[in-house]
Amino acid sequence: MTVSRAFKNDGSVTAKTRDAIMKAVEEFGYVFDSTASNLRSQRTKFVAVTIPSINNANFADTVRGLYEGLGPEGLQILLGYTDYDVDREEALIEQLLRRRPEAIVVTGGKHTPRARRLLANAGIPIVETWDLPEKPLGHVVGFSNAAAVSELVDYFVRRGKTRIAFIGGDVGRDTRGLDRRSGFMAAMLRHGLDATRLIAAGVPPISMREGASAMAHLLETLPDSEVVICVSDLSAFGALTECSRRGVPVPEHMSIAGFGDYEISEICVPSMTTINPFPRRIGSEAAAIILDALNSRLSGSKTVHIVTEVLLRGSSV
Amino acid sequence: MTVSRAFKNDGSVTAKTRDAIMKAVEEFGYVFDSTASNLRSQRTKFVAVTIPSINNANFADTVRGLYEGLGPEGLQILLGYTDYDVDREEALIEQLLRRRPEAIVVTGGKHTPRARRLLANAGIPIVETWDLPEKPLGHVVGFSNAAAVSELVDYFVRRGKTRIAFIGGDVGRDTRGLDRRSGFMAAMLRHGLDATRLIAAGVPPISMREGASAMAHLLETLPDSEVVICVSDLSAFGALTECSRRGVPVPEHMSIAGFGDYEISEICVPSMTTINPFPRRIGSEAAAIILDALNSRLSGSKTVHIVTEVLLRGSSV
DNA sequence: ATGAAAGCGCTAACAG
DNA sequence: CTGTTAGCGCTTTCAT
Repeated sequence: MTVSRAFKNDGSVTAKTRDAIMKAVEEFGYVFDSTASNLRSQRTKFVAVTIPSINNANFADTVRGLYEGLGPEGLQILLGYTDYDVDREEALIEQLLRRRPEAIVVTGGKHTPRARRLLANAGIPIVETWDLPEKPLGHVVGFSNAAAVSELVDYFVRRGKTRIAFIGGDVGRDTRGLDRRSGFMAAMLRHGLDATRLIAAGVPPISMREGASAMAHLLETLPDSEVVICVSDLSAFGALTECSRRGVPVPEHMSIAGFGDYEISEICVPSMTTINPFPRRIGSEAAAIILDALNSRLSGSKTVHIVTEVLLRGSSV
Repeated sequence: MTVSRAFKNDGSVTAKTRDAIMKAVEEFGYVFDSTASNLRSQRTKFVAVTIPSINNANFADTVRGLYEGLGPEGLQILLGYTDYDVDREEALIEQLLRRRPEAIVVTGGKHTPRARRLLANAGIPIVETWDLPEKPLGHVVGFSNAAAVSELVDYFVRRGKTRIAFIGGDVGRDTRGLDRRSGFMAAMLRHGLDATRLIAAGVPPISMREGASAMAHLLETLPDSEVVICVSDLSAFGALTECSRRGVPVPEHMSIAGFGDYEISEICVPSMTTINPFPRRIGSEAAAIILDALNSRLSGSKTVHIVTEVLLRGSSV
């Protein structure tokens, strides 16, 4: 019991006793067993987090924001990735909930009915991110992917552009990519413009290489296009390189825009017009909500609306 | 007890009983409690993994290789990142070991003495990756960062280049970056060449932007340099963009090479000469070792030497 | 094929 | 400030 208290380090053990204990601990190589502590105290200090892909700088930034917010409070992240698939998400959520996390952060607002039920029954704070779900399960930290892209379309239309194309992934799976595509189409139709210049570049998430192929396809099939909006900066950069290889001057003959404000978009030549969704802030806001919820400083469900920012750079006129 | 067996699904429960149980489970929203199972069975199904940064495509690929190898066996990854700092690594390792993982994978072979002791006492399989430690703690899946860069220097020397520079991070912290720098210097000295064209670009890991600044610095201070080898593809790409902005033709006036075979290196214009360390394979080999060790199919410590590959592309002549 | 008893290593609650 | 008792929700072991 005294050892247990010494590890808690709440001042209820004499410094002398504590030192003696810690000396013995180092000597015998004792390592505190969280599994027993978790069971008895019914507190795991885990926060479950699901992201679509571990290999994506945007989601990595969100996870970093979460780590930075939760780590100092002793909360540890239990990370899983869904591969942009709601069925994998369901299986993952079930697996994670068995570990008894104290809160869970999921990406997006689309889930299978069973996943929704599992989450609702878990009795822990839930944060949905990177989206504004119609029927939130709990807290939300996100933005409208459709509205963000619409705003970009509006900008190009104000600049007098009419032949605007969209490069994205195949329909299915990636709901945020689909929302961006919907936002593009809605804005085009609202302006009375042709919303059919849509290039499907492959299974989401699409790569730089697929962005390049899509641009090649666009230049061959719809060579009079003036603007290309891409579902992400990575595909946008691929598209830019394809223009470079073909001698199509950017932005003079073709304006390009991406999404995400990845590091590459600021440094490539020309630099890339994009939308910054503040991925790290999404993580830190989610962390703040979780801490408030776990300390009962939060009543009801909170929605933090992230205001995205259009960054106009050299790739567009 | 019957419920416990039903969840194990090992055929020791009648199909009828099992179905009835599962129906009740869904009805009442019961979720299996791993924390209790872990304590009693002394098996957590956790594998702890430490990487320097979560926001790095190379390490993300290694983690993916681990997920793909371990996931199907029901093992879950407990991920933490060290920020390229051995003290943070020590604290992280201690935190992770408290969760009683069944194996641990760490990046690199440099650890604090206490971290080494903690790992050695943990009594679980240990895999060190991305390096060839002099005194391995257990299993190893890695390569010599120094030798890989040396090989690249040899190539440029064979091509008649003599004024070769190296862009890396400030000395300290990132040991793999330092090893690459050492490999550069050793090879230059071996060829009787000047090994002092070293640009320190900032705190590791250095970014695209820092790579660009470093190239600017190099062009101003050592404008006769013919070749620049960068500690990573990201800084190499930044360096490439700086040449582009300044109208320095690559590879005609300046050859550039990176490290890591990140996606960008294949698609940028010109494409980037680099070294592929097969990050995903590092993960899958580590996973295979862990599975073998946990099934006692492994006696002693195994070292898998990853053979890196020099990829000659358009950024160099 | 199912059940009963015991215990994994901690900590909440209470006692002194 | 330190100690005693009981129990967290499973699984191991043994019994039927």
